[in-house]
Amino acid sequence: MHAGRSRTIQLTSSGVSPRDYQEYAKRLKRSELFRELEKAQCDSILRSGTWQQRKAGALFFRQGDPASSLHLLASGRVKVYHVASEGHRILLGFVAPGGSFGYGTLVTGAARLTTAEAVLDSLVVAWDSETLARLMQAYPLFAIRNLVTAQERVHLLVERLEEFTTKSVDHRIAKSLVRLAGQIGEETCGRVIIDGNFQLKDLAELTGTTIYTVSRVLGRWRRQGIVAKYRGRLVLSDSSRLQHLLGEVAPAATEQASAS
Amino acid sequence: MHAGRSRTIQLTSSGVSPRDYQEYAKRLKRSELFRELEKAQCDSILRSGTWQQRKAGALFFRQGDPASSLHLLASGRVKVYHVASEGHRILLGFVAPGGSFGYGTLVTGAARLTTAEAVLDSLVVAWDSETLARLMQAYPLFAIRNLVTAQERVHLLVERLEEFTTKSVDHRIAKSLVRLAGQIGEETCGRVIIDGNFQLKDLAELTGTTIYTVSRVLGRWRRQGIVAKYRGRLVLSDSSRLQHLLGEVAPAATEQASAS
DNA sequence: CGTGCCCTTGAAGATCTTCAAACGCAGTGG
DNA sequence: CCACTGCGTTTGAAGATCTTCAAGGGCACG
Repeated sequence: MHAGRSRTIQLTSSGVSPRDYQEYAKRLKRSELFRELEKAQCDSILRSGTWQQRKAGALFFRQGDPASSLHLLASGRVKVYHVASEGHRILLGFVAPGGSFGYGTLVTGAARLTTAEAVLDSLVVAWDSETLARLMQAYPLFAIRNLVTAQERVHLLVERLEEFTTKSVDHRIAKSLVRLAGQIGEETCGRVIIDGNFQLKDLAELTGTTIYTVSRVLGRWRRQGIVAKYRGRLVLSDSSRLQHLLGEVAPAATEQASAS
Repeated sequence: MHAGRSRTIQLTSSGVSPRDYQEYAKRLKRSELFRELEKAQCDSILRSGTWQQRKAGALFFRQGDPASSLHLLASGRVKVYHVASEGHRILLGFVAPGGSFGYGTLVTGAARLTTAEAVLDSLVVAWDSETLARLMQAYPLFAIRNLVTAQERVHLLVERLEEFTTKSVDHRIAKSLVRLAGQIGEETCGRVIIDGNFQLKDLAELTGTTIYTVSRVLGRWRRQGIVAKYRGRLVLSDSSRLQHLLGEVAPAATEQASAS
């Protein structure tokens, strides 16, 4: 009853040349997880991990699985979501290259809270619990970096909790768009494009509402020239106006609004 | 405009005898933050912290302050909340002895996301950022313990986000009561008492609703013999029925219900 | 040209908030 | 002893917001 999109998990473990790994490793060392770490330590940590690939649509892990590894995204895009008891899905966010996911690994015996699905073809470095614990003991700064990212996650969650509690759907959608723009958007000529088969469903799951409501809100904004959408691609044409929505509550236009 | 309860911060730093500290230290070593750590390490870590006291109603820190210390509660009770832009308050939870609060300390330059207020007269051990970083480098296991508690915090937040998104107010209130019972409740003869000047406002801020709605829901449950409330004290007389509410959505009784 | 998927739109209705008012109880001061 | 005040709680009524259900539209793909 909750969409049987049970694609097989792909564990292709080759197909990337050593030269590419070098290139990825170089970029990963600049990721948040490695900031302030010495080059030698980064190398050692990266060498202790294993590379994993997933095709778009495949899963890295599924909610309920034993939480046994931490993942650092080298390329592609991953979405992380939680499924509530009645099948309702809550999108926690998208991970861009350099971002990590799959925390909860160090709580012994813990089950995964979320499902991580590749949205685009993706490549990650993964560490299992034992290796991770060993690395953190060897390089305490690495543990601290992990702690910092965990705290940022907490920050984001508190922010969202605040939005769900006190803000209107309009506000939440606007805020989500601004966040998405920063995470996975591409800016060109003042416009931001959010790409990668992006659907209303994603926005609904991010903001805790329905695709019907999202459709109505985006429809209103489209008529006002703030956003445009076509086939899995969303364009923010006027992000200043979006920011504006975040400042003032501005109930105003009930629906039939829109000049011209 | 958001209640000027700006009591002065008390920084009483004595009034507790060394013998008491010994006793508290002994109990703190069994807290989650110190699990699996050797006794000598615990001692060293505890000695690096400073003891702080607050009277009921006083603050340990305020949202917006620079986040400069981690706190471990030795005795008393602390509530942690976030205030949204319009003054709306979101209660993140209560901390019981052995619990810690005031994360976000290691993100350099970060501001406090929350306010921590003593609900009862409280005593804590606190570590500032530099000391904390030094301790974590000296005792990597301590860093890992911190990471684990951060992950548990994430877990709780995701759970609450799920509730806010998909569950009814009834469900959220029931769940909050069950959580509170576990955290700060005292069980006697099958009943659980939640004490300490507990008000409807707290429940409203925990569940993201209004005191009016909370009053109506609790009123219904009172008529059904599930809860009782008198002057800052809440009694859960039938927690099996509460658990039951969490299992089934059970819309049923719209308001005028309640037999005899 | 049909089928499937995603999006849109309308209408009805549930849930929860808001505002206003009253109640109960404790502490205070006459 | 009693009225007064303050705070927390209760209750009613009106109404906003968002969901749900049902149906239709547009576009790609086979």
